[in-house]
Amino acid sequence: MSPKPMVRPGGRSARVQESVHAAIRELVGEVGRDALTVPMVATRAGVTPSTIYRRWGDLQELLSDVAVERLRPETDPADLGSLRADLDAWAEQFIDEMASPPGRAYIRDALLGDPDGTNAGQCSAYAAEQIDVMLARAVQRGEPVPETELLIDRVVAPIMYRILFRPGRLDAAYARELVTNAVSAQQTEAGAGPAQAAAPRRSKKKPDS
Amino acid sequence: MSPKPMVRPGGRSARVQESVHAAIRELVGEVGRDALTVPMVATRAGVTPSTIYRRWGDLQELLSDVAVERLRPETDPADLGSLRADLDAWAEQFIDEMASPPGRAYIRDALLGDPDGTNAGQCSAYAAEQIDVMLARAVQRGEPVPETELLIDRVVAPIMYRILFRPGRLDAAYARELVTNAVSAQQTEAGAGPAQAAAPRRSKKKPDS
DNA sequence: GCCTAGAAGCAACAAAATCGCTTTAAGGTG
DNA sequence: CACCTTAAAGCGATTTTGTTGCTTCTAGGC
Repeated sequence: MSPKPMVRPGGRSARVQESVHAAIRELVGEVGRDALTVPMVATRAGVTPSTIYRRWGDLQELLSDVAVERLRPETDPADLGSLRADLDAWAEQFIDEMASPPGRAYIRDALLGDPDGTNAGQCSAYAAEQIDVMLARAVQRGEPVPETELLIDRVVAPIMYRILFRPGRLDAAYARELVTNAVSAQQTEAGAGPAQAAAPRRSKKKPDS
Repeated sequence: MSPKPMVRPGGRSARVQESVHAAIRELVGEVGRDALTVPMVATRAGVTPSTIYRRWGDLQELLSDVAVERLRPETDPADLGSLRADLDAWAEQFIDEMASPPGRAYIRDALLGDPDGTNAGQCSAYAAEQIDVMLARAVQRGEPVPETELLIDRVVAPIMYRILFRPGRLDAAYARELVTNAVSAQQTEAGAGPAQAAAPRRSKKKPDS
């Protein structure tokens, strides 16, 4: 019971994690996501299958980890001079990325092998962070801003709901409509939105590279 | 190429389907959802494993079918005299059912083994039907009513998003808040909501009981 | 009442997941 | 800086699951 043995974020474990993730990225490109098997990934990564089974449990949890990594936004949203413009552009790009076939696949994978919701929470946190960046800029400009939570309910949630549950209509016009409704709501409904700090946590067993 | 051999909705196939579904319901109660295996289900149902593999492909698709069945609403929403009251009560019940641990499990299962989105679409259709019932009643009373799509975006989507992606705060107060915002929006934004008939389709290989 | 073909059963096989045990090497300790 | 301690990786035997070709059954059409 030493105080902090915990996870082992560096060294061999880290190398294994990295080579396994890399193996998956390669193999998804070569044979397709559906043909993946644990033994196949293990061979490519140069580890034994039992290592993967012990660390991740099954292929789904592993794919979930990889998916979350790929859903991490690479850059901050563009600064276009006004909150409205920033949100429009961001929402449109969000739809483009998330509603595309690979995007849908990543979302599904992220949700799939995620018993405790950690990975799903992380996805949500990414969106919230992006929104916060835009809101912070708007505040600095002196614009009135809605709550992060309101934007999540009004913009992010409908988009994700449609991606997961419904067929058609996910285009730029829809994005603008959502943004319009969300920012105009901020005037009429002011503080009526939920105010709740989403605590982004991450722990579990996985060493982040 | 005879005109309608198709699926075979009755007879032995139907009995097999029913006994397999029943076996799953029983076993989920006995050993828990995570301990299920195809051979186990097959034995309990009195069929050979290969039958299950051939008809459903894998455990996930099978669980997805069962989950959708259980997510089907059993009754129409209560008629409480006004749209507002109906929606409040319905949203609260929706949260209770869907955000409970078993509810979450069904939602996940329904999304999971569902390559083509048929089952997910069905879930969404259930909610839309319930909403339509309430709206139709409101119209008969002479109340002004919002679009179904607006209610899906403003009430259903945020709830489902939070269930799937975010931890806390899913209570009756939140439900009321969403409903309030949705019905008041109908005044200010009138026809600004999306208008799109979601075509509920169902085909695939499965004979519905 | 006979055909037909879609589905289930069966059994041999192939692939996967699991588990006990051994070995390696991070990272803390004296 | 050598030395422990211990989490994690490797290995191989074993169990469990998934696949496949072929046979048998039977619902539904004629």
